[in-house]
Amino acid sequence: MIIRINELSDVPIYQQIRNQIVMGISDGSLAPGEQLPTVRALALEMGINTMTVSKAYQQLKMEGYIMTDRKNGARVRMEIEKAGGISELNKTELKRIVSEARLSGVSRQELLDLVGEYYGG
Amino acid sequence: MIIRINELSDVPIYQQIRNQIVMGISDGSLAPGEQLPTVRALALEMGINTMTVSKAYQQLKMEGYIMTDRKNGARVRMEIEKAGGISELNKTELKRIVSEARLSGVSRQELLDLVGEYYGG
Amino acid sequence: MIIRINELSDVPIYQQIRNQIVMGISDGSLAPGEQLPTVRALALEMGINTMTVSKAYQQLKMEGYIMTDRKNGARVRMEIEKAGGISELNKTELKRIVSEARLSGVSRQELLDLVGEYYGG
Amino acid sequence: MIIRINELSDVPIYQQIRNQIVMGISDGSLAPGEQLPTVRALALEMGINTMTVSKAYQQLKMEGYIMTDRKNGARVRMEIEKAGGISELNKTELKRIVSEARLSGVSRQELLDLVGEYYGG
DNA sequence: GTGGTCTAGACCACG
DNA sequence: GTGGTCTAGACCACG
Repeated sequence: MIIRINELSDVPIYQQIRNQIVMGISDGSLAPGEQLPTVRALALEMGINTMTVSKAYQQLKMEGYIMTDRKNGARVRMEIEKAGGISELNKTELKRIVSEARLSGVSRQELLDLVGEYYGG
Repeated sequence: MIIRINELSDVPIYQQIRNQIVMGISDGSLAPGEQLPTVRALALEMGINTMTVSKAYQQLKMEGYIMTDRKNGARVRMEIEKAGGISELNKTELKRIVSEARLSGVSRQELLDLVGEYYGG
Repeated sequence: MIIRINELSDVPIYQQIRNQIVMGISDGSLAPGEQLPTVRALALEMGINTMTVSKAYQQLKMEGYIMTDRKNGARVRMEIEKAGGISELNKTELKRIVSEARLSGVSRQELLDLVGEYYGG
Repeated sequence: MIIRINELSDVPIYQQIRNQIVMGISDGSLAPGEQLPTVRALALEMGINTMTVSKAYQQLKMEGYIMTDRKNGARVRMEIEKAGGISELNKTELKRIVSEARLSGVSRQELLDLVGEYYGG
């Protein structure tokens, strides 16, 4: 599991970390129960401040994706609670992306194929 | 074409305006060549700063969605240049949304149906 | 609305701020739509760092109690979404407090009276 | 008397143990004079460090809930001294919980019923 | 002027 | 050794 920061992006670093870990959990590159790098290790590896990594972990914890304890560090939760739907914010964002894709000349089928590919097997 | 600002969202107001106009163009509620309200009128109607509306229009112009001239104000472009694909930023964002939806328990079919619905007829 | 920090408490400062604002909203000393002090003003007044206040506000925002925007600062939300029940964490904590009160010789009626008083008119 | 650790909770393990023993004493599942498992046994059974259990026992002893002697290990005290009231810390915490419950839409009666249920017969 | 982000550096309790 | 908290100080985009 390699985390890459896009320095040109407007997305804050801690959010990028959070997003990549969520994607890692979703696509299976981070297994349930798997240990995440420690806050310090990840900060050192990425050349950023520990506070920034900590912020990412705290958000992941609050969202129910990971758990932390002082003995074992951070681990992917065994059972992630399913919210049961797409959040309103994500729906709005999805709608925007679909609109832009459509105006860019992306066909319905191309878009569905891409989403299917991202969803995975 | 009514523009609604979500006060709870972290997305800046000028971006929300820009996004809703793009979505309006995509779903046909804003026709090619159609005139947009003046910066001043829209700002007044929404109770926001003219700078904010202006920023949205400038971005839309830069992206090729609208054109402005001194006589007629801002209008939707007749022919929007098709970029031919989804931008890298939107791909990253789409991947994130798909991952979160998947972890929330949304099935592949539900997601594809939603995307299809947003894409429209 | 005066916020007082208990320096002896184990509860982190940002949590104490968050708790007192929630209690203020609940008992009406903070009205819906009312403006909160700016992050800087509150930090200065309390003699603490802006980051600490910011953390409190961000948690309140995430929990749906307040909203922030760059023009108006932070304000109490007009309509706070009702979760519809007591959280599991609060239930556990409530159970603990009731147990300790009982062992301290507090009668059922005394406890109910106190809870009723806190609940307010 | 089974002690369960909530891994998701921010409450330290030693505190969780302490809390559950207090609740056990309060609801009668631990009788006055009843023997507690040894530090070693409980630590082994729960798969945690003996230091952690020891810390919980020390606090319970200091608070007057249990007594220890070298021969018999730890036992629930026969007569727990009644403090005669709710501690300031617990009052603050209770107020917070009541406020949050109220804002979550929990009615006065529902809350009183819950407290009554926790208080027991 | 506002909240949001980030750093460098420190200290703390838990285990 | 771990995550969590806090400070002092800086810079940024939004409006």
